[in-house]
Amino acid sequence: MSRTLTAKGAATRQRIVIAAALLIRDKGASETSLDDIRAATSTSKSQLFHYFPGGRSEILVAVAEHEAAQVIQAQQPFLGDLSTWRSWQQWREAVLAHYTELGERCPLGALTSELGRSSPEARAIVTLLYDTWEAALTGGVQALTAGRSPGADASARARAILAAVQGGVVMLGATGRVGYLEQALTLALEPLRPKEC
Amino acid sequence: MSRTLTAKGAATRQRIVIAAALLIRDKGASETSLDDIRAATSTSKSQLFHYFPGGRSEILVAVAEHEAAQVIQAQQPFLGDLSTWRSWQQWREAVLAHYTELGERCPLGALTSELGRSSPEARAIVTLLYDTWEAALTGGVQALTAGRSPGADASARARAILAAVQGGVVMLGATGRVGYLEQALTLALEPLRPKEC
DNA sequence: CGCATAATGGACCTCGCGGTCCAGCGGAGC
DNA sequence: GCTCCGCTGGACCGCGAGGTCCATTATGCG
Repeated sequence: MSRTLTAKGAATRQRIVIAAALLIRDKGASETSLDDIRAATSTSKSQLFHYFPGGRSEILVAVAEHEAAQVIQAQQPFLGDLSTWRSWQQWREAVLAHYTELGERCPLGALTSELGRSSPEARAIVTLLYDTWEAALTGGVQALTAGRSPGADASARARAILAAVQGGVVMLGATGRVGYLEQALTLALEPLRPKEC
Repeated sequence: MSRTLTAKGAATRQRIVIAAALLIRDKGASETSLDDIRAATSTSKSQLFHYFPGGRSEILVAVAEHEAAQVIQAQQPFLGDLSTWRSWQQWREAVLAHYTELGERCPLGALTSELGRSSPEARAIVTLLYDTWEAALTGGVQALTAGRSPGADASARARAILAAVQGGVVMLGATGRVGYLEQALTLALEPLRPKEC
């Protein structure tokens, strides 16, 4: 699968993936042709097939992997340690800032709406992303509510939070307003707030 | 715009829209060719262009209109009168049942992920759908919390609920599990529950 | 230095797609 | 029954897409 790559080759390959990811965020996967990618990277057709022998679909899978990593990375370092309420708030702020900046041209939107449906491999990557994400959130909920009455089990809470992010991002993409994401996140996190009365 | 159509013609036109909608739910808009639609409806190329002179894009707009109507209709009659907590619960049940049945092959998923991005006209239809939907939810929140302390303004609550549905549907499409939609809806509706203490 | 192999450029092929065109068919109204 | 005009069928076209191929250049390595 992975042939020998020199440093130069690896750089070119990465350039292709990054450029393709940006194009797909902008125009959607179905509207992005190999020629678009070729033009954006100043490469030739043969290079695309040299680094991705599987052709277009293999490029899409590589882009999906790259974008999935971006989704997680945008939430770090907070997603890694959600053991305090303050950390949860910082995570919320990071998510809001990230999607406010990117709007509908975000990795997550590209993954859910286009890449995830392009092939079984890409779909597996998306599924893995969601599982990883949900696991991190579940761990955070457990760490935060340790010793308290959880009210509902941690994984259910985590699922609701994940759905809130997804829904907010979808509505952001459709309307351009951040209010949906903001409200949905606030509401989903509300039961986790430590009560001080 | 609308030329004279006989009863037979109108039926054929509608057959095309419905079949195209089903194909798009299944395979996505970008994977659905005019030839697929032609085969599914036992029509000919010329009929497609006879009823939709604008070609493929006009068909997509018609499908978007049809699917938007389906989204609203699946929530009736409850969406029309959300003045009681019981009505809200029935609405929630209707939404859950609808998406459990359809899974990822739902009108809403097709609209958000594919149709909405296909053209400005289609996008306008999606935006109108969300506005209508949100208005109905906002009205329901206001009617339910009349005379009570709302805690947050009605439109913000409505937006959170809408985002919960969207997020739940996205996760349902990606994972096949209804838990996300269920949890997100429950959580989003919780603040509306009348307290009896 | 020289060879093997990776990296690159670009012509070329094939084919499926949206879209056009025209020639028959059929039914509703006079 | 005749005559419009909408309805239907299907051949045809041009283009852009993904994909193949081979020649050339650059590069790492013994």
